[in-house]
Amino acid sequence: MKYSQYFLHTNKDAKELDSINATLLQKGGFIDQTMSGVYTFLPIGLRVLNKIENIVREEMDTIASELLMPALSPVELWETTGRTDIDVLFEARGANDASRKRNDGRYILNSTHEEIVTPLAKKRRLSYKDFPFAVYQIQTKFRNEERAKSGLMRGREFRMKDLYSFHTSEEDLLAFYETAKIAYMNVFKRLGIWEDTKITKASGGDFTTGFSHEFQAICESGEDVICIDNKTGEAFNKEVAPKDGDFTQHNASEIGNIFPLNTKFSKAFDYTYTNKEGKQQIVYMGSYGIGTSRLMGVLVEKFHDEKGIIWPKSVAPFTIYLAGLNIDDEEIKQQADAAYEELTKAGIETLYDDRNIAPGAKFSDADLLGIPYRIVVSKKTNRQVELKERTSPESTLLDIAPCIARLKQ
RNA sequence: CGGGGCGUCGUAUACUGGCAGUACGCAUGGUUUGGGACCAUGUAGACUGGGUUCGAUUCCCAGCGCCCCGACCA
Repeated sequence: MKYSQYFLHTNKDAKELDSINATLLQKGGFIDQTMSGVYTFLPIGLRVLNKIENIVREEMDTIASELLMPALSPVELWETTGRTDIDVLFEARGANDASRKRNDGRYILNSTHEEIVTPLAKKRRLSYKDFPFAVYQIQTKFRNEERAKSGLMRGREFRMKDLYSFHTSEEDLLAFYETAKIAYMNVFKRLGIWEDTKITKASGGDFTTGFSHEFQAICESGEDVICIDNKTGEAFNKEVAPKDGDFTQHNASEIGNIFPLNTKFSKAFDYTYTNKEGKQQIVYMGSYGIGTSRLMGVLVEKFHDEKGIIWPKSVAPFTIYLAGLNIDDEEIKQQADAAYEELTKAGIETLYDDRNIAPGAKFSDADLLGIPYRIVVSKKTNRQVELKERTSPESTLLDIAPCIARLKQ
């Protein structure tokens, strides 16, 4: 991608905001705030979000089938479970009188999809032979937070992967629950944050009277406080931590959660299956979330320095920031163009800074945007290129072919 | 949802009851070119509604919006 043709504009003078992720993502032109807690993902930001979501997708595909449910649903489904009183729920209706005459319906902008997926499953999975099964989606969710804050970490509209599993027994549900934990671990390993992520015991909240588990990334600007038992290493959400005990407290951000719903939603929708003996039995369910846009914020919180973001290679928007210095020199431009062509041909995602601006401006954009490698072509590189890692102060001078070979390793 | 603050060019910020200024950006021309260069010229702004006043961007009221602290966070 050529910078000159890309819808990208960095702004080093953007205001410092309440959190590192909000500040750096806005300075780097990854996101733009549309209203409180609601953001546009600009092209370079969408590349990162898509990469995060594709990693989540690949891991979830090993345990469930992807589908896509609607963002809008009829209020009746929510009345069935009695969850219309959740105070973060957005309600929608026709915007003018004419449409109200046409349809006086009320709708919910879904904050989660138990109310959609349970009747859906009931329509076509009615025999014990159909169980167990699991479906998931990656979708935009709405939650009317009374106070949105910290950039992508607490929005009113956000991206989430939500997975639902269906079982004929509690034992089978709990076995799947453990499988889901492993899939989650694989996601967070690939994002480079597993070491700092704790599986944390928490209350089931509105979903269940029992327990649930949260995946909490230890993170200074996190909203939650978790307590880690100094003896056993077990982690608890502060709300359920035993009063006595030897705990270390950490701020953390909830990047995933898993709930054994048991029969709460199947009972509400009267979802039963026929067993071998021809009898109707209640279905057991679990639900499992990962906040993908929040993860993007958490990654910035964890991986940055004073110059900008340092994206993990697995989610970086581009692999290479190619900077041609003094690019109004025809010879330099030709060499930089050629390098861009070679990199692209080799399948290496490259952001080619072909703007005629001062070298320092290019370097600081490369650092701010957090692209893992920088390649410089200039008078000094003398027909070769200079390769530098974002995290290293040193650079190496080499020909473009060995440079590409090294990047492809 | 309680408490507080703020709405000024695209962005960041000043000043002001009487022609609204600066920097960045953007545009044009020229000079530059290895860590956000320089000169010149230009571009562009008072959230909305009401009130007070000869006159309101400034003071008052309401609405809307944004931010911060706390509460909340399926």
